[in-house]
Amino acid sequence: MFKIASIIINNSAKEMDREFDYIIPDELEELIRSGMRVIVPFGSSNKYTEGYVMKIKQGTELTHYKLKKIIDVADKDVILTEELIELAYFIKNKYYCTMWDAIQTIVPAGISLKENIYIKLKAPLSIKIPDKYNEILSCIDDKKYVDISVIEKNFNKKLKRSIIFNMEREGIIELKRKMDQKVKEKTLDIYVPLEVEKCNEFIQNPPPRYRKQAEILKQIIDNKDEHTITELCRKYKCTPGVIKGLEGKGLLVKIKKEIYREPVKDEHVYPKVELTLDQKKALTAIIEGYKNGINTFLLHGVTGCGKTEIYLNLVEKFLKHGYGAIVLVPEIALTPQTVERFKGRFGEVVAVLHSRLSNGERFDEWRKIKSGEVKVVVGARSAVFAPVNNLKLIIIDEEHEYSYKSEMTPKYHTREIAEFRIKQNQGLLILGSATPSFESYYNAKSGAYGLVEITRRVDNKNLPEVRIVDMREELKAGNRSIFSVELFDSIKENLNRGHQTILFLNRRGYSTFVSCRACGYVSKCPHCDVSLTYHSSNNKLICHYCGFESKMHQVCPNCESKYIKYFGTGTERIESEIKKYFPNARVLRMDMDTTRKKGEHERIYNEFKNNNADILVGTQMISKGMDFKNVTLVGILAADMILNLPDFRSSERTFQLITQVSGRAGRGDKAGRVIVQTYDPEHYSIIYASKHDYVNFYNREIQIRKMLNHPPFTDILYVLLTSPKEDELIKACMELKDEFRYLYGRKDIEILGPVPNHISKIKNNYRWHIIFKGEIHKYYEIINETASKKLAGTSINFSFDVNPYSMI
DNA sequence: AGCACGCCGACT
DNA sequence: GTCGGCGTGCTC
Repeated sequence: MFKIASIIINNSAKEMDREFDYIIPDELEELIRSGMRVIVPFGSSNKYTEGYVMKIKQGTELTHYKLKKIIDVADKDVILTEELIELAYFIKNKYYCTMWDAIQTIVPAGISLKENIYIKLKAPLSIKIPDKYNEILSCIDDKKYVDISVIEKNFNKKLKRSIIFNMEREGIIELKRKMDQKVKEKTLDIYVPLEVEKCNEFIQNPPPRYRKQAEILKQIIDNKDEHTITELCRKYKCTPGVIKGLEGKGLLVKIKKEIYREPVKDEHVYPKVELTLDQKKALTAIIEGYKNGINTFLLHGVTGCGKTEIYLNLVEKFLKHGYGAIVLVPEIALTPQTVERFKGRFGEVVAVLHSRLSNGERFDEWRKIKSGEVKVVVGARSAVFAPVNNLKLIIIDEEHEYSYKSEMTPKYHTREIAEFRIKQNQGLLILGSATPSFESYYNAKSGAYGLVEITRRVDNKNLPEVRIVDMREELKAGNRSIFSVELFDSIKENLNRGHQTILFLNRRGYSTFVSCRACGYVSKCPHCDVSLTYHSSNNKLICHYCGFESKMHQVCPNCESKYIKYFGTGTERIESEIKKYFPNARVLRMDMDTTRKKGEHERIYNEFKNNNADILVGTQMISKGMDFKNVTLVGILAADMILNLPDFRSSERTFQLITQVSGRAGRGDKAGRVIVQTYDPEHYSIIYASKHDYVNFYNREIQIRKMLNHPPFTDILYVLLTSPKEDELIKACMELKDEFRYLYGRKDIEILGPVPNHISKIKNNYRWHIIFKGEIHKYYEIINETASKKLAGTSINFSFDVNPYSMI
């Protein structure tokens, strides 16, 4: 009986989402284990394909003539440990994605293997070659293998792979297949003395002209050096010729040494500080609770209460016991400051993972974690999958943050992944926030999580005073500018006092749309259903969804009128208004546009921190994690911008935003002040946020959630359907609705739609959605099957999002 | 998703 | 008789 491996093949297609059985050849039997990556022949052309071994079994139901053999292992070691295989199954079943996609979210990007085919003419040829092959034959010979992709380029896509495979079958050519990986282990060429005896002989008795070489060789041996040629030259102050000379005599040998790429170069020290009484109490409550079997805690602490110190202490405690830990922070809060603290406290055992790493850097951090060299991982969303050995602690800071929900398939939530991993390992999960998500606070209140609250800031500093300004009144009083009188005066005063100010607006660009006063024409993106945003820095109209750019028109493209009006305000406009009214103020702007280049984020952050600017204008990016001691004024320019979106989370988001941005004020020893500009000053989310009253906000909003049956009281399955063909999409949506008819009227599931999306077209793809509310896991199979059958072979694509963060 | 097979119309 | 278009079905 053969040993059989069931394998998940590299293919994201829904139809391919199953395990394939392969024979494990004798020579690989010792080596292959589940979780290992292998190379197998696949399909009629036996294309070299990568796959992951899920299970190893004794036999198979399949008849043996159908089975093929595994060609080779792709790596020396297992990629997916048992723990991570279980996690992959969890992701697949929870977020309704393919197993391949689940695995790809766990492993680092860039390790997937691609087949490269090389081709050579067979010689000697006994058969006559048909004329149709002449063109291909002119590109190859019988001497050496040629890369098939090079030939394909010459043919301009006209060459079909099947022709090549036919030629192979007919015995005209030979093919060689190789698998290549995008990211490779980085190596350096280092020079080492291999034959010590021969070297010693040379050192004892050097010919006079090689005295220098002998001298250096002796030092290399004495110091057990492992250096590159440049390093050796610098160290021993010699020319490369000396080293090359030693190499030429066979005394030094050039070998490849594997190294890690180092994403964080600066070294910091972050000394241990004495915890405050509140922090100590919280820490004790967590440790005691954990000992008593509570695995998840919600740490609800006001902004500025020093949660990071608690995290550091927890990590330290777990490290002492030899356990590993993952600390997650929102992408935008992964400032150098957070990294500094952990690297400064724990040094070499900390790995950092974030979206700005190159694939190579990420791959190396991942290898360090996997090998156990690193025990603490600090990172954004995807770091929750880090293969930490002996993982016992996961901390999610700012757990309510939206960036914890992935936007790509599978649309996982970091918190749910962390919960699963902690359950697997019987570890401890800490969720920290000043404004917990409704899901977490609900769980804490109902006893599913432990709840630890800190209501005071470090050193009893007061929370900033929050003033609400009614912009309707401003308008009535004749103030048409983007600043209310109160905010304007406060900025002025703050400048005079030499304090810093943060102005927050959740929208980049200069103005959200431009319109012609004469005919009302609005410039829209030709590929998306959105208006174009005007950017003054390069005088362009830009689509924020697909990146389409066009030059700003001088006259209306429709009626040629010269009167063009700019509507809606963005951060660029604020920056220019500030410069207009306060010409002496030093202004910095931080948004997607100013931080596109690597290092710009850090640069602006440091400029402002070092008091090289008076005012910082920014989007979301500046709302969290940043600790500026000299900021005493925060202006929120349009607090109700998200309030009016047709989404059940808009109140929660507004509350969180105001609270988080307000938290930037008064972190030093000076009192802070926040001015919130809004057209809806009576809205409860704005009022409670201004009073720093999370609990009462929660109590009010949770009732609405319950009444309308929204999360956390139910689950939502959001099905997005997209197609470049609008009529085909609409027709299919209507027919689907009809097929789901039998689900109507059921108590445990509710169907909404199909309806066109809030943004009905992005990148030339029309968008509709259907929402299922209720016991979605019971109906998923049937929903998926119905949609797959209906939409197979059409231009329509569909994807699932479980409990989406936004339903618009 | 690819790729092969097969059936049909256009053309030497 | 044969080349190539695309509809259909399979991949261990």
